[in-house]
Order: sequence, then structure tokens, then C-alpha cells
Amino acid sequence: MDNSSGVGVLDKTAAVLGALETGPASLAQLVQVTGLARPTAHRIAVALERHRLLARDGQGRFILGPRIAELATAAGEDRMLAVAQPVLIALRDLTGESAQLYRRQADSRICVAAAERATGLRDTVPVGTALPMTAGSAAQVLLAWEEPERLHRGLRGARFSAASLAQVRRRGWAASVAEREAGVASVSAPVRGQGGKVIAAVSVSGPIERLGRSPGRLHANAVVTAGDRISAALRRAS
Amino acid sequence: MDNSSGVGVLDKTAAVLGALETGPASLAQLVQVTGLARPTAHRIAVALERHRLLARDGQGRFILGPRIAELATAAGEDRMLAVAQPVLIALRDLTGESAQLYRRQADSRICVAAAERATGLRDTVPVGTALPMTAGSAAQVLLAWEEPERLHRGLRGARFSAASLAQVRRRGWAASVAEREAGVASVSAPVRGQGGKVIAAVSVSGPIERLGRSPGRLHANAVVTAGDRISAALRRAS
DNA sequence: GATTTGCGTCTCGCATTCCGAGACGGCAAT
DNA sequence: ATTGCCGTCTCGGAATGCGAGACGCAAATC
Repeated sequence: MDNSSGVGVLDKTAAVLGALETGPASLAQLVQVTGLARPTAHRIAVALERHRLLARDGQGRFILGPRIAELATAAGEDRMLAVAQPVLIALRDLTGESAQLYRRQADSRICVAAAERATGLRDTVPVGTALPMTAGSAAQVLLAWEEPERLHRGLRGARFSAASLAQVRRRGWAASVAEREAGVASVSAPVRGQGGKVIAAVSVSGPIERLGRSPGRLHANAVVTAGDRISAALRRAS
Repeated sequence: MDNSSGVGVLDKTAAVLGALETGPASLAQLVQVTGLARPTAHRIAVALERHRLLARDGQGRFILGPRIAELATAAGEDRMLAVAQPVLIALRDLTGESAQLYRRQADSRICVAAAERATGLRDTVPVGTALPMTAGSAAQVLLAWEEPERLHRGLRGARFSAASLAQVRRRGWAASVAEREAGVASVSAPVRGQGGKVIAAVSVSGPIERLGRSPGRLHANAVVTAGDRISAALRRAS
């Protein structure tokens, strides 16, 4: 099958990147593997280096550059948000509460996606908000499945205990009442990546007036199901 | 600063990739963000799509493509090997035994790098070899810091116990004698990635005749130091 | 130590490639 | 029904990129 895209420089570029997928290569090796003329391979490799898509190792050989990882991180983030957004909207509509997705970032959790209840009394967490790992049901979920040392380190200053995290693992979800903020209750469940690691937490949150002092009783099923659907969709997308 | 690389098509390509780093974009948005003429932006985007560096989302917008993740995975693997190889060589020379680096892959551990003792009685594990997770000091290290559920699942069929994994966590290294193979002893220590997660195990292995029935006594310090050096170098490289 | 070979890098004349104005069809907005 | 904007395509022309050849350097060979 013809591998030509109609833009010759990009066809040559793809060949160069492909050649470096197997490991570092000298210019001579690039020439051999890609079949390009030496000045051509040199010019394209140096131009890619200039844009940080390639770099050189300690022996002057070409390697894939740091920009590749930057773009891959951006691409991964996009994929998760694309998958999660319709699930959050469905969760909001099903439960009648605002829904969010949180990821851990050092000692904080970041709201990376949200579907807000449109009217009336509601909990608003704007996308981008950083919240602490010491309070809230999402913090419990992001911490509960860590290896024991990191779990215990994470409990310092937390408003929940190791015992409640054990309960989270057993039930598969966490609930909180007036932990992060007075008058707000929430329920969270894990989103798991490849290999089952917890990579995010999906939540609904709202006023205690509506959710009561046992918010899990109302909404745990819906939240766990939402987490399962996001997890399954991410596995399918890989 | 002039961002020109000397290959105009690659300059335009870098602009397109950069525009998509923030999220999906229609052709019109690409034109706006990059300043390219519409047919130019279209031709380059479609050519990148052809090489899987871009793709389209459900609404026809351009997004970063699957090839980005493939190249990033290859680049990450390269970096770890580049960092580990001199450390394995130094470990081999210091201990006089063969040294290896293992990564976990489902129910196996793969030897991804090795520095072999050149002469005499020696343990040879060729790069690429898949070994079981049920025996050997590297298996203990790759399992010891898992979250409890995955740790217990991993103990099924293993020739070591939860108690010995607790000892591994306490000491920071594992030793095995005649576990994977009669006559072979080994010592392993963790390699940790960003955030401290165990991502690989560094090992020395050799005959029981030389290493004795307490191989950790001889070589644990050197192996733990090697693991720390690889971990530190990976953190610096990011 | 001298010579040869192969490397990475650079130049520049030329031909091909890429550019972008304009056209087209489709669809959403008015 | 009309208008405006979108994505896609064509094609003449000019600018870009190509690659043969040259150069300097270092490693390999004799």
C-alpha cells in the first residue's frame, strides 16, 4: 500500500520518526533505514531537533525528543475528557446533582471536568479548581487504593481515617458530609486505567438538604456505574 | 526568537501540532491559530492524519493521533534503558555478578537490560526474556509495593509469602536462593518513577557457590544504591 | 606514523514540490 | 429563500527542498 500522504516532507518525516521508534540512530543509520539521501535525512532530522521532536543522545545519535512526551500527555488528557464528559452529563441528569471528575496532583485534587446542575441550590466546582487531599469523598477515593506507605502518608491532616478508607475499598465508593465545605455532601467512585490502577475519581455533590447525611444511600450506585463506564471506555480507546 | 528550522513544511507542522496541544480544533480554528492559509492547513492536517499523527474526533475536529502515544512509549523506554545501562555495568563490575533490569508485564517480568559477567560461572538472562512473577527476588520487589488487593492476588502460586514481602518493604530489597532456578541466587531492589511508584527492579544474580545462602548480606547495599541512582537519574531526565 | 575510509555538515543549481487564490458543494444561520 | 461560512479540491507559478558534490575531521587500517 502506498504510504504517500501528498506532502513529501511529511512522508520523509514519518519515516525518520519511525526509524527512531526502535532506539537511537546515527545519521548514517537513519540514511540506511529510511532510504533518504544523506543531506535530506540530515536536514529533516536537524529541523525536527529544532522543534524538539528529536534530540541527540550523549554520543550524538538522534533520539525521539521531549516534545513527543508533551504532545502525548496532552493527547491522553484529551481522550479522558472526551470519554468522561457525556458520562458526567448523564450522571448529572440521572441524579439531579452537579457531577465532577477529579485527578490527583501531588497534595491536591484538580477538577478536570464538570457537569453542573443548571438551576436552584447546587455545588459549583469550576474546571481547574484545586482542592485539598485532606477532605471530601473524592480525596478518599484517590487515596484508598494507594500502597500502604503512601496511603498512611496521605492520612496526615486528613479528616478521615484508615478505617474509613478500608470501608471505601470494601464498598467501592466514598461519601462525605460537610467535610470540604459546610452544607455540602458528596459521593465519589474510582475511575481505573489499564491494569486497574485508580487514575481519577468521579463525583456528585450538592447540598445536605437534598443529599441527606447518608448521600451514598441515594447515589452510590449511579456514581459507581459512571466510574465503571468511564473506565471501560478508556480501556476500549487504547 | 525566530522559530524557523529551515524546512518550511516542518515549521508549519509544528505549528499545527502545537495548536492541537490545547484540545480538538476544527480546520477553521487551525487556520486562525496557526495563521496558515486554509488549503495549506488542510493539506498538512490531512497528511498528518494519513500518518496517524493526527486523527478526527466524533465531530470531525482534528485531534492528536495515536502515533503520538506510540512514539512517546518508545521514547520513554529508550530513556530508561539509556539511564540504566551504565548503572548496570558499574553494578556488575562492583559485585562481580551479572546485573539485570526487570519490568513487570501482566503475570511476567521482562528483562529489559542486562550487563553480564564475562567469564566463569555466571547467570545469563538474555534481554527480552520473560520470567514468572511467582519466584525470584525481582518478582518480590515488583510485587511488594502494590496495593494490598493486587499484592494478595499476586501471591497466588508464589514461592514467597506476604510476610516476606513485608520484610522486602522494610529492608528495601529482596533476596532469593534457588527460587527461579536451582543453584542460582539473586538480590533485587526497586527503581522508582515520578511520585515514588515502583516501575522496575534492578538485580544481580549468580551461583549459590559465590553468593551463599544470604546473598543480601554481600550485595544488598550495592543493589539498593544502583536502584536509587537509576531512580534519581529518571527524575532528573523529566 | 601515514594513509584510507566513513562520518556529519554544508553549498548551491535545478527541478519538483508546495503554496494559496479561487471555485465548488453542503450546511447552518438568518 | 438567501446568505455566510465551512471543508475540500484544482492548478499555475514560484519558492522550497532536493541531492550531487565538496569539505573537514576522526576513526580505522596498514
